[in-house]
Amino acid sequence: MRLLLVEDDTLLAQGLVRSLQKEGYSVDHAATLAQAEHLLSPENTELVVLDLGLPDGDGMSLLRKIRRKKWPIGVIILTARDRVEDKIEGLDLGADDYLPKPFEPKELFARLRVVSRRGKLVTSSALAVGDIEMDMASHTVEVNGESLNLPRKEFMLLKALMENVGRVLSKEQLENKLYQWGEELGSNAIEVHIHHLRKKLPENTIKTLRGIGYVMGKK
Amino acid sequence: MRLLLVEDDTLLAQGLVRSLQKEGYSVDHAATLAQAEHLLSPENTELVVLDLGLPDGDGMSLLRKIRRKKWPIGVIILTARDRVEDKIEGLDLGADDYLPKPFEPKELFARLRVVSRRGKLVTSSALAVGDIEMDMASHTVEVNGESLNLPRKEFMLLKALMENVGRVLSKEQLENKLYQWGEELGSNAIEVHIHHLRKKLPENTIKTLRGIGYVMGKK
DNA sequence: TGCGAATATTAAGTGAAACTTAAGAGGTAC
DNA sequence: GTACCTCTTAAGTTTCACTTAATATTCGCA
Repeated sequence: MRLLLVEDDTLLAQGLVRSLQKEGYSVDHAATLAQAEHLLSPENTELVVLDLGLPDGDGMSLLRKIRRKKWPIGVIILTARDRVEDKIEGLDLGADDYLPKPFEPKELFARLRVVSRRGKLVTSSALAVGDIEMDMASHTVEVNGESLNLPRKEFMLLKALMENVGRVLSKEQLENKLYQWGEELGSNAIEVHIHHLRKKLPENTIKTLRGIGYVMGKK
Repeated sequence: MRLLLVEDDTLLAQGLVRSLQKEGYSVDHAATLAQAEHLLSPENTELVVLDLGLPDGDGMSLLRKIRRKKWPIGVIILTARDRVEDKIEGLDLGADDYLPKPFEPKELFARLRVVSRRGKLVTSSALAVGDIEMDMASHTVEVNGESLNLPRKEFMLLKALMENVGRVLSKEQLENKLYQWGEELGSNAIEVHIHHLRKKLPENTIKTLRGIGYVMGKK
């Protein structure tokens, strides 16, 4: 479920991107109309949150394009509170909803939910290496049809390795993936997690390169 | 295209009737719930503009009835700005839109156009996962043929989980589904509701992923 | 072959997350 | 008004993921 946020106010956009991600959306962000056109992908984009006041043109044209091409994309318009005319034009052009600025993020989420309820496109991102399949949505890992329930850190670790099949990841790199760059690890936590993972996975799934790091084999 | 306006504020109603007629609608006007029930005609009425605060009962019951009977009628709810709960419940019962009072007539017209453009209206349907069956319209849940009467919040929670079978929902996501932008939860309400739900459902229906969220199993 | 460093293995301890329970506020129906 | 239902809070308890630390093992290199 991909969402395109078109908003030129950098500060606002940053905050929104973060909280939208927390809500489970994969978010693309465009600050200009040109960028938006570029990032918009009819197959993958499911929702567009569209600010109208853009530096390089009127956001409405993007909406018009989406509707003309009949792409199955939900569009929510953001407008300043007083531009009633815009709202109406927007709704008539086929926006699914609009939201006057300023708004509560929660309200945006609620409206997004209403809009996407119609489309109901289910995309669960999955990752597979050899006999190991990982499903982000359900947070499960399947090995030869048997499903494992991995704790958070182990899941992240395995994900990092699977996303980098055939590439060696140093312990430092792995640490950075698992921990916010807030806390220092004073111990061998990574090694312990690797150990736990190995007990649950087929043999030789994770190889050690002494002094270098860990890899998952390509085949 | 027949439109039923349910609004007890006579002054407001008169104004609306006139301007809606100018917009090209045939308008029926009901000032009470009883009148509304009487005027509502499944074959002819296409849109209902529904004020919730009525002298002789809750307008929501009308909406519920329309959805339960699966009549193809679009419903837009009017509410005072502060009755947030109403809006949410309304949308969950299948209202197509709501409009906070006070509003611009132009805005109502725009939304009416959006709703009637959709034509085939979203009728809330049934949902089944494993032995659990949920009927949105009548707000009931059946487990192995036995029917449960779930309180509103528990129902919503279960609905959220059932609509996302196999997908993990964080507590944050669930909170947003249940509470929208009205209230901040300062507590463990979600956990408590989950607890109550589990006592009523078959074992292992809802799984906990520590630090991540909750899932309902796919199989 | 033997030594040191890197990694593996265990087991225990800690803290945070989730569970459980119960009390009380607010609403509704009778 | 009273009784009931629902929801939120809060406190106490339990559970479990994660870290830590202590010990064992392996590996590379002389």
